[in-house]
Amino acid sequence: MPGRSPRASSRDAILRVFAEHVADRGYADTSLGDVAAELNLSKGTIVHHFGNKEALLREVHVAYFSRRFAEADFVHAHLGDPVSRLVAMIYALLAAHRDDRAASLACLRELVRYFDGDLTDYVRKQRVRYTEIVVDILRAGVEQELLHTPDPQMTALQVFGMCNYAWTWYRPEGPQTVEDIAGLFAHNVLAGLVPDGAATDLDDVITAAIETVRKAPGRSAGDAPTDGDLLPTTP
Amino acid sequence: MPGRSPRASSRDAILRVFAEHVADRGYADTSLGDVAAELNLSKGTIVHHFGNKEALLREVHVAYFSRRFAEADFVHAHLGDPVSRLVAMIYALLAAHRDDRAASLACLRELVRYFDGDLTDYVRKQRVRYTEIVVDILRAGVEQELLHTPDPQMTALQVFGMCNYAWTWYRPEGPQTVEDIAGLFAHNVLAGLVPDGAATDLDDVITAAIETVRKAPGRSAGDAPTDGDLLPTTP
DNA sequence: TCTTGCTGACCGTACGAGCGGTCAGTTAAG
DNA sequence: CTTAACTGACCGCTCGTACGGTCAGCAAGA
Repeated sequence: MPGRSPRASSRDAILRVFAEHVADRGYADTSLGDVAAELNLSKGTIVHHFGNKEALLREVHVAYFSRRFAEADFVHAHLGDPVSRLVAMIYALLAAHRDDRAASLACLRELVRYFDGDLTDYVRKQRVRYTEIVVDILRAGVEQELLHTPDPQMTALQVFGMCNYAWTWYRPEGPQTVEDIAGLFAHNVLAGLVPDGAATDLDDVITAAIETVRKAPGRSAGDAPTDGDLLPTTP
Repeated sequence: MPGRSPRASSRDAILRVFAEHVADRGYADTSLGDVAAELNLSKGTIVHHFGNKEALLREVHVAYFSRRFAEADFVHAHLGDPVSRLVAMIYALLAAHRDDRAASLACLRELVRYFDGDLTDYVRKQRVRYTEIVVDILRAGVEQELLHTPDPQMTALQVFGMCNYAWTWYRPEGPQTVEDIAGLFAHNVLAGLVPDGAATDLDDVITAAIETVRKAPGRSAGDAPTDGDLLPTTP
């Protein structure tokens, strides 16, 4: 590598371990001392390389987004029709949980309100930019009458949700492969859960169901409905 | 109220403010001192009432789950068919972001790995129990041939994802009402994004798209593909 | 009625641990 | 000699928690 550093440095290793710690402890509970200890380094070394803790997370974010955008470019270059592109984005997002675990977790956990000013803006912009990619795919699909949705923006958020929330439950050692999961998710999203035969008027059913729950009592905080002994007061 | 406390206490207020702080700062960045100050109380008072910080979050969790289960019971009691019930659960989950904001955010942010032993187990069990409710709805729908999915468990997680991830983007003052959003999400999930007319073989398209991305280069951490100047090194 | 004793909400201070960050100095490669 | 990775002692600060103490309300005995 003729590019950058004349002498080998622990930069990359620090970034890697830091991302892992943030991924499974959270940013606030990640200690630079712990990261340094795991690498047999001094805390001062980390500061020497990155300046401060926040800069570390910033680099993790930048690298993560960089990878996601490259991925999106690949999808755009290799797949033409909107349906395929949408499926590919779903798969890419899910696969990141397996292939880019630490950074994905770190970035998904620490989405909001951790920094003032600069990084918040940066992260928000990158997220908007990424969202726009999927929105454009959906819009193109609607124009070509290959997809149907009244609100591509909202639908994109729906797709992101089902994929990104996987950080909550996905485990690489689980029974299903990422390809299985992506296939199922994509199928559900594209074909829907209601079989073609059953032709009830969905919109009426939806409106009625929402209206029913809208009147349910005591869903906000303040009153625990049953005060059920779900957990002993003194464990 | 002849029931519990003979003298007025700040318990509920403490719980309320604490949940709000956790909701928009995170658990680790929530300081008992700040909470106390906001209520013009002493830090010692909080400890007097709850014992320690973790117990506070535990109470927030218990109350939150209690409300969600009561809600699910309501849905079960007032709606018969699986499709309506599924829609209702989607709406309930989304509405909680508006009507039970602080607790929802607090519980969704601090899902994992924050406590050892007792609370982790408790939270995990409640989540499994809640998931099972939606899985049962899906299974019933499949049996009655009103719904179609090869994997109700996975599909339930998909539904949870799209709803719960709303904590990332939903703002009460936004242009769309929760009812609008729930209606759109439910419609997309039930009817699918591909219009009835377009009858390409979805499964082939899905498999092909996934296979294409599977071979994309450098999606894991380690190499930033372009090193694009996304953010200046010194902001 | 006065008094005594108890309960529980609440205060204020103090402490110890752990954190991010600083800095003068050491080491070794080019 | 210059440069940069790296060390290790150190500082200041914040936070959770412990603890002794105050005071209002209430119940019962005299």
